[in-house]
Amino acid sequence: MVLKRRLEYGFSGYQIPVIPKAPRSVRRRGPRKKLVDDHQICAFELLAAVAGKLLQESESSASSNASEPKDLLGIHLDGIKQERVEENNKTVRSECLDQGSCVESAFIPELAVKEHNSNPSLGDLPNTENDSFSERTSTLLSSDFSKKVDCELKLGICNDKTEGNLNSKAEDDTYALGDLSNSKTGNESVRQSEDETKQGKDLTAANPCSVKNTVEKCTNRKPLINSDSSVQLSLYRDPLPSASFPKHRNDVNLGIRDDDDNSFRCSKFSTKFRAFRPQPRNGYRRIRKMLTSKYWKVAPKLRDYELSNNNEAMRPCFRNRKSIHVRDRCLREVPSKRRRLCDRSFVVAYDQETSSESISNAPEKGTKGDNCSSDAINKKGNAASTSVKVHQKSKDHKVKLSIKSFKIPELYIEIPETATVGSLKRTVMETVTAILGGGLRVGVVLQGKKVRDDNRTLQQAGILQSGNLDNLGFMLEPTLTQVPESPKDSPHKLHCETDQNLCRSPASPVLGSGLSNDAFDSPSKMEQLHESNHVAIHSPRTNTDTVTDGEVPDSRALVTLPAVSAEALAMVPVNQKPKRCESSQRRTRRPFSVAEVEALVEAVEILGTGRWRDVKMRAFDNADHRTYVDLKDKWKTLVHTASISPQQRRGEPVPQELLDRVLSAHAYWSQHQSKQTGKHHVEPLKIMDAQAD
DNA sequence: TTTAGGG
DNA sequence: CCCTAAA
Repeated sequence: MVLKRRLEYGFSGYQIPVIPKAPRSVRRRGPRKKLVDDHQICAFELLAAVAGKLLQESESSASSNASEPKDLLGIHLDGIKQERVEENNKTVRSECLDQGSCVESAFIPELAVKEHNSNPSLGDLPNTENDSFSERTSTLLSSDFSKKVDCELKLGICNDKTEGNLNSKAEDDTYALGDLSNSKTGNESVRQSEDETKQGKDLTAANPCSVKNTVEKCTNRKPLINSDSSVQLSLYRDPLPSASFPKHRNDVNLGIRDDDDNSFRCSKFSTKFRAFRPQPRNGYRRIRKMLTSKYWKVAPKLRDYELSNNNEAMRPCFRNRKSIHVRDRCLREVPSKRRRLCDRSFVVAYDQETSSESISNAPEKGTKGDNCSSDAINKKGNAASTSVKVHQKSKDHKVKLSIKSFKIPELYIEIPETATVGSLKRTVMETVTAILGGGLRVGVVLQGKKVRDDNRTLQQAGILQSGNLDNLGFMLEPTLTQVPESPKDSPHKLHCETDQNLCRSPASPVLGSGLSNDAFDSPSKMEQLHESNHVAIHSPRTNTDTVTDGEVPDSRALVTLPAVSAEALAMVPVNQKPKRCESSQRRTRRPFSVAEVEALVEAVEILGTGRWRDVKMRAFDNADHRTYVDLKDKWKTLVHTASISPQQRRGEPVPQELLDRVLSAHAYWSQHQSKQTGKHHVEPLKIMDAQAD
């Protein structure tokens, strides 16, 4: 009976799958990563609302006339609403859902920020010599947008030729994002399926030069330069400084959540990060599935809605603007992370995917204005919060930036299985609105560090056209808001969850089915990262009352996020591993004494490596605190120690004599396949010593 | 539980 | 030391 189980293995008739006996490390790699990914839940990016808001603000501050924000809002929402209707019959592609991936992002129109000499950037578009231009611009923008939606193409191109086509094309989902920088390709349309490829190629191909040219071209015409950048709504961490522009383009967001400054004590994290960081381009093909969403409405670009307001023709473009972006990351990871939904609760995770945003700087030559309209970057103005006002003094240098998208931070929502879908939706909604509702502000991150001094000039801050704008990023930070639940009332949470949060995932706020500030209960950590970033996710309760079915009470949310958006999220079950809450305190360190080392060495000499249990029994049988694993580890370190120069050794010095024995024993046993289940164990090293020579 | 390795 | 995949 007892043998039954064993038999399966040992029985000759049974073919045991041959598992390549590769080093464990190798064998493990895969699974390991999977684990890592588990925590990296795909998320959906941005809330158009956020962008909208910025746009709005930007608008109001930029244009002198200053339309009432409200008006803008109204328009905006209107558009959205209509859009929704229009889109309603579109099929939503939900492959991603099927795969368990999640909608990770929704892109919003890009916000182009440009400083113009004496002209308010915005104001200057529509006017003067180019009425046609403004049209063109809008067209381009729109198209650009749609492109963006499709492939997150990073470059905005001003191409005369494309103008007409784009316009009509904008309606197509299969829209060509082809070679925009090539004036000849305006007509081509590429099937969406080709997008990735295309994109990759084009972008890749688009060497800096071409881009540059294009940009310059644009510049001359006074339009905007769209560069690559995205803004993230970041709650926890600074974005990873992005790499160089060309590389970034399509996947800036590698889900890196760490930041140079923040090292979590949990080693897992680093692992995680590492796992992600590299992933990039190569294998990183973006398989985006657009959920042509009827779910998402994105805030139109400022100019766009300006236009759409008086020009119906613009609508088409507008329409492509909303989409949900699914990153391949989801696709890649999800499969492996697929977990049975057996846990008691699952979590809806929005991955905050820190996007490393990059803002490329377009080489700017054409423009120069001496006049200083100082606000080089002026978006987001009003709000109570931060206003990033940057004054640029240099006459010749301008910093051109465009913000591409904002992302929503990662959110974890915990909700009982028994909850209804509806409530799930609501919960998500609430969570999101809680964040948005709290108000947002923009944070500027340069080289991974936040630039806090609002009064510094861009120059002073190091944001120079000539500098690495690649490393410039923006993020939306929730302004500090009320924390409904003071930490005090969640004592228990502080114990376990905090720990969990820290260890399990870099950022895993847990919205308890009801409450939710856990997310921030590890301020120590978080704050290090974003001091100013406290986010308060209102406890749903607080919010819920006001927020009911998908309604966003707070006008600050420019976009009504249909609760339904939750559907687009991947529900990734999070296995609640309470794990080491209180229990797993790291054992106290107990350095091996020389005597112990000696005993160990001797035992190993005789037994060989690979028989740690025996070693343990033989030499440490009564040392309860030394497990065979410990012994093994110690041996490992001994071998290492022995192989390094004495100067590099630390701790209580081990007699060289012992170390020598360690080395020889190690050499011997590694050569003699020590373990060998075999009968009489291989002769002890001692004997060997002689033989060896 | 042990081993074997990586973190 | 810890954590885990494998055995």
